[in-house]
Amino acid sequence: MTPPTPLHLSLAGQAVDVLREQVLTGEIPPGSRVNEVEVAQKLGISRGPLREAIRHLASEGLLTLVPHRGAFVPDASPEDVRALFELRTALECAAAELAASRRTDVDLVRLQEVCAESRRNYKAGQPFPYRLDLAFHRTLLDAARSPYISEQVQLVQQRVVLLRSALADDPPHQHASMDDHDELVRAIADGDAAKASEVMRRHLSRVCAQMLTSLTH
Amino acid sequence: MTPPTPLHLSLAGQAVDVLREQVLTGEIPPGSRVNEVEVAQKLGISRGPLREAIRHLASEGLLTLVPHRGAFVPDASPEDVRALFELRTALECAAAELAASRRTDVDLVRLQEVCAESRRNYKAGQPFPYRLDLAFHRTLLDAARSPYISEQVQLVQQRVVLLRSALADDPPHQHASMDDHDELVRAIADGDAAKASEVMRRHLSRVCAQMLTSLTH
DNA sequence: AACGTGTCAACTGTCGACAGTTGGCAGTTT
DNA sequence: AAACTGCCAACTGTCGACAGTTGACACGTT
Repeated sequence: MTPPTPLHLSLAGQAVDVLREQVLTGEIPPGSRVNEVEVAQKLGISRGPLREAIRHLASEGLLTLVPHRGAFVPDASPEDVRALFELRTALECAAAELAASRRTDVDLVRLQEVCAESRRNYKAGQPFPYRLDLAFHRTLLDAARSPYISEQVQLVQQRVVLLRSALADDPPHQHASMDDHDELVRAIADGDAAKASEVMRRHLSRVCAQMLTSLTH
Repeated sequence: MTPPTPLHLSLAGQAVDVLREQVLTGEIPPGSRVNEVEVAQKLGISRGPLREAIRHLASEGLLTLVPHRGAFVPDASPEDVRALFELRTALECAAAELAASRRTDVDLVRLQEVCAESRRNYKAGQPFPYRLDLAFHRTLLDAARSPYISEQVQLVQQRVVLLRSALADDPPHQHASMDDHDELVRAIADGDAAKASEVMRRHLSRVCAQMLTSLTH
């Protein structure tokens, strides 16, 4: 049975997890407002912890606060997407460089395994799931061994997820992404930091362009 | 003529400003704990808004939260400094590249003015104030015109300020920094993104090394 | 009909109080 | 003396209620 009070995670922490999920999945659609009393009742907690959770998500960029008006799920303009990808590119190119110069054999195996799984899924007729794309970028981050960069990339990727509309189902794009990933792994395997950075930049440039086109349709 | 935002900032917002100042100036020393009731009384507010302020500063990296124990001002290990500068380097090198490719004549004038003021101060026997260093990096950020990158750099610089111990008063270092800044401005003026990035990387590498030595003494 | 004004419900901002947890201290045991 | 045990004060986590602000609607005016 559940103890009178949750022992492991604070109510605010739980609320953060639940709300983040609802925002990222679109269950709370972009542009909509988060009503404090309503959501607090729905989660079975009071407004105090919920407010802290809302502030936390706002600091992650998943909500925007308007004084005396509340919290809103941001909907992105093309300009936002471009600016956000400039940040993502800066971070992930650096991560690719660091990964190329620091990677161990274990890192390489992991990266190759993720790429191989993507290929298997693709050849089996299944679409390249976004899950595997995230897994690849995360594995690369681990290989970079730069905790602050990793932390920031995760936050940026969350915001990208918030924006991605119909990115998932474009086969040519998926194929190109997998090729990029393979090339990236080769550069990292060679310890070629400059090339790793360049391939990452090209990859993200393509992804950004893809998002922009699928955003305007 | 009242702007859409009220003249009154929320108590939580005010608390954020006061606390940030106190943390950055060392008035609340690293390693110490922030007592909620005590600080709330001192600020003349209740614990609710103060808690939100504390959470906000924690999201900026100026405080670390320990469940059921409270908020602490973090004190940095050399490893932290290195990792933090990896993040700063990634962001500011990208900003330097963007600034080189996007800078206008107005941007150039502003950058040169900051450099000139630094020289004047220095030749007048005054030390190169940290204030002017911040101003230079901020002006460069404005020239990059990438809002998300700028935002993140500001946050990282705050954390660097939190760590800087006796960085200020080393004349050789100051001189080298001013030279770096001048060279950076030249690269930006030439629109040479690759060189701007490289100079920035070297500059931050030197600053990081300086901080590490002054940290262990 | 369009425009300005007064009123109001809904919601956020804030507060004081209660409940649960933590680390330390005194007392006891070996 | 060292280690274990039980208690306690201090603090954080949480809650319900009050106060101030906002946006909208209805009403009256031109």
